[in-house]
Amino acid sequence: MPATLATLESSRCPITRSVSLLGDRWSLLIVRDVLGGLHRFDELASHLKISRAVLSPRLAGLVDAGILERADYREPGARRRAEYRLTESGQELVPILAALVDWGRRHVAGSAGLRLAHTGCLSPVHVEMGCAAGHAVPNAQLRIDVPPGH
Amino acid sequence: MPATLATLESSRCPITRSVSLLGDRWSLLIVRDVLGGLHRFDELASHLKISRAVLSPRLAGLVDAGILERADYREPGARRRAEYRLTESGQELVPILAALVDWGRRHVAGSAGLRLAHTGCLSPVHVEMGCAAGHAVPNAQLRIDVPPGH
DNA sequence: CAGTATCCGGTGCGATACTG
DNA sequence: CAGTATCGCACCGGATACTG
Repeated sequence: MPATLATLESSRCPITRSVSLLGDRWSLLIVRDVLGGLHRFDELASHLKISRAVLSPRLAGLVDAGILERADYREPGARRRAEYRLTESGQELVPILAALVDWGRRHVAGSAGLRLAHTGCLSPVHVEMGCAAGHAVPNAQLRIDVPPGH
Repeated sequence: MPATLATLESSRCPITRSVSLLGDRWSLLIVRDVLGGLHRFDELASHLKISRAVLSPRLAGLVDAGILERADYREPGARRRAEYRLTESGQELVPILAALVDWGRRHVAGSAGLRLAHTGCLSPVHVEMGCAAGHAVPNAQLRIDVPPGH
């Protein structure tokens, strides 16, 4: 039998924590677009077709969570610009996006409209699980395991 | 035209599609608990500390999305029970959960309370990205092409 | 360009109570 | 055990208008 009740109970569960930060309708889409090269407020608003009144607090939340960072840029002679960039923590969301892409392409009809590629060779990218002993881990061989001590 | 839920669901971006199915505060936690061995309505309600009036439509949505399946069974002499199990499609959400665990453990304070292990050797599990040419793909070497309008 | 302010309707969610 | 019914509030998110 897999994990026990007491196991899953903990609010220190990293899934709970991650979902509470990222589990809404916009955050991961914003990350996707920033990763895809959109860095400015109005670019994001118009590409996502999201109201600016909604985008603003979303960006603030992601900055607050340490996923994005905001920088004002002023090129000589030009006006001020604000830029949103992924922090290192934000950059490490990439496997989550890749896993969502993998799943969506396989299990949701009509979702073939986005490609992930390796910058080195332009081949398509997929996600795998592996264990510390070097084995590939298929979905059915994963178990939720809780260290002793709650 | 602004984005409604309907237009999000008709998007061809697999991230958008996946997020529109899974991107709320409960769905992935329900999947985690079912994966962890909880299969009955009241078990899930009390463990997740979610109102039954909220759980009920959530489960229906996951069943509708083909992620869970519901089965009534009646052991001889016992009363009826309803069980929720992961479909094959639901099983394949595992890499998404694993990626969320990886990220949460590294970037969200106080989220060390859950671990993933390989059933074969009990070693910790992590996610990796690979390309079709067989290369390991680090986060910085992923290129994402976001088509306009999605 | 990068936001805020205001209004307002829809929905998420908890609490409580009731049903088969 | 497995739900449904109802209430009420908080928050999400769209439209529009305004600011530096």
